[in-house]
Amino acid sequence: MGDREISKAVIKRLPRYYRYLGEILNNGVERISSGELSGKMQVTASQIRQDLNNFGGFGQQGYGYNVKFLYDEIGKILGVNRDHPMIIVGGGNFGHTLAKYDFKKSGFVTKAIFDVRPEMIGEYVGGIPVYMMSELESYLKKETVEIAVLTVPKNKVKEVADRLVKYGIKAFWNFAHLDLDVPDDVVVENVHLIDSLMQLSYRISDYEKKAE
Amino acid sequence: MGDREISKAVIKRLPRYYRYLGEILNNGVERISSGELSGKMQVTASQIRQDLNNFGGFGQQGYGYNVKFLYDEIGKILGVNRDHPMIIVGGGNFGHTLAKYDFKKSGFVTKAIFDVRPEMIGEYVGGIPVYMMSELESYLKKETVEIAVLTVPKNKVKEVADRLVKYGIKAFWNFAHLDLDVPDDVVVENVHLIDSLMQLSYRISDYEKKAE
DNA sequence: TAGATTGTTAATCGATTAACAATC
DNA sequence: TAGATTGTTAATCGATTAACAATC
Repeated sequence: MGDREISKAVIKRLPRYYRYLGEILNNGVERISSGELSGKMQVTASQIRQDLNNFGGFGQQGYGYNVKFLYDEIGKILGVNRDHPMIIVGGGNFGHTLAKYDFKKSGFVTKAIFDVRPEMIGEYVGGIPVYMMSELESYLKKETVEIAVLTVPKNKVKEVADRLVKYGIKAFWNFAHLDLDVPDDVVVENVHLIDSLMQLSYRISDYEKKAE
Repeated sequence: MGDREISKAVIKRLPRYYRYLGEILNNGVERISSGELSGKMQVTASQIRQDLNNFGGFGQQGYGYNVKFLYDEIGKILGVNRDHPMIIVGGGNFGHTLAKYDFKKSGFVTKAIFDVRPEMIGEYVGGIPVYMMSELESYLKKETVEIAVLTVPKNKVKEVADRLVKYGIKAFWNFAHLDLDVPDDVVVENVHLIDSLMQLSYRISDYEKKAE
């Protein structure tokens, strides 16, 4: 199991399958065929079956897929069946907003926020305590943290990420607009909002061009 | 020109080229070859040349690319050489944070925030005025708006998006965790934070599996 | 001119779609 | 059993990489 390398394109589609299956499950539907699911999502039935068969045969010939079972299995593949303790590093606007955001139902639990500003000591944001950056190492020595969310200013990110790697962090959710340089066993997921906006902007112009 | 359809994969790489070229330009570098750029980014020289030649011959044999020129050209392709007036619809946490975020240098200018809560009337967030949702139509009749940022609660998105489409909005930057259903001439760029986290979570588990 | 490096064509690789035998 | 639908193999399509002639 898990021998073949799963392509990035497949991984990217999994959360979307998971979301649709969750909704279908909520609607009380018990089973679904790749054909029906294909109708609801913008994906061919063939692709759905191929994607799922990367991880195992979750369906049954002549029947389709049991929605609850498939939902749970994809949940396991994505790792949302267990908790992922997170810390938010950088307590500015974005850090604040993410702290208040509810990722708990997907298993992502924010444990602490770290910032440099002394006036934030003892504060709570969305029920989550704020600590000083100087406490980072001692905190990570006694607490288990899986993911570090990087919301520090761009010019501080490199230094902060290096420290976190040194303290044993293996996963970053990076909101800074730069590419992190980390060891091979550390994973980075980037959220580059400006890139996203630029793609939108391209598509606006592109459309206008075609319409002319 | 602009006959062939440009693939999504190419578009996705453009903002990254733009960012690297901006940095290289800031470092006072005048020219760069695809080989050198390839070394700095995680992209083959061949891919760089292929990508760029989708839009025209920006380089010169034996010389390479003029950094400033290439930077500006990619800027034009992405449409960041001109202003894109935006409104933020939904003045909650996320709306607030985006309002304070500085997208102006890339040409994305937030003009107004819309919310349903009467207590927000007359407020300013990051210097941007808050209006009531009931004023949406009259506002859009007198102001030019290119992009609507959707930060309203998930259960309101469909209704809000439909209204905005009716009032002539052709581009959405959607932060709600659902797929918008819009006419063909309307473009949607999604920011699905939970999907991003799930991909990270998959890669964490995946790595652990391999390490065993 | 010689050297460098593009623009572009050809080759390879990977991902998506189609088809169908297996089987519930 | 007959019908449905999967799992999987084969065919197609598209994207990436390699190669090289064109040319600055």
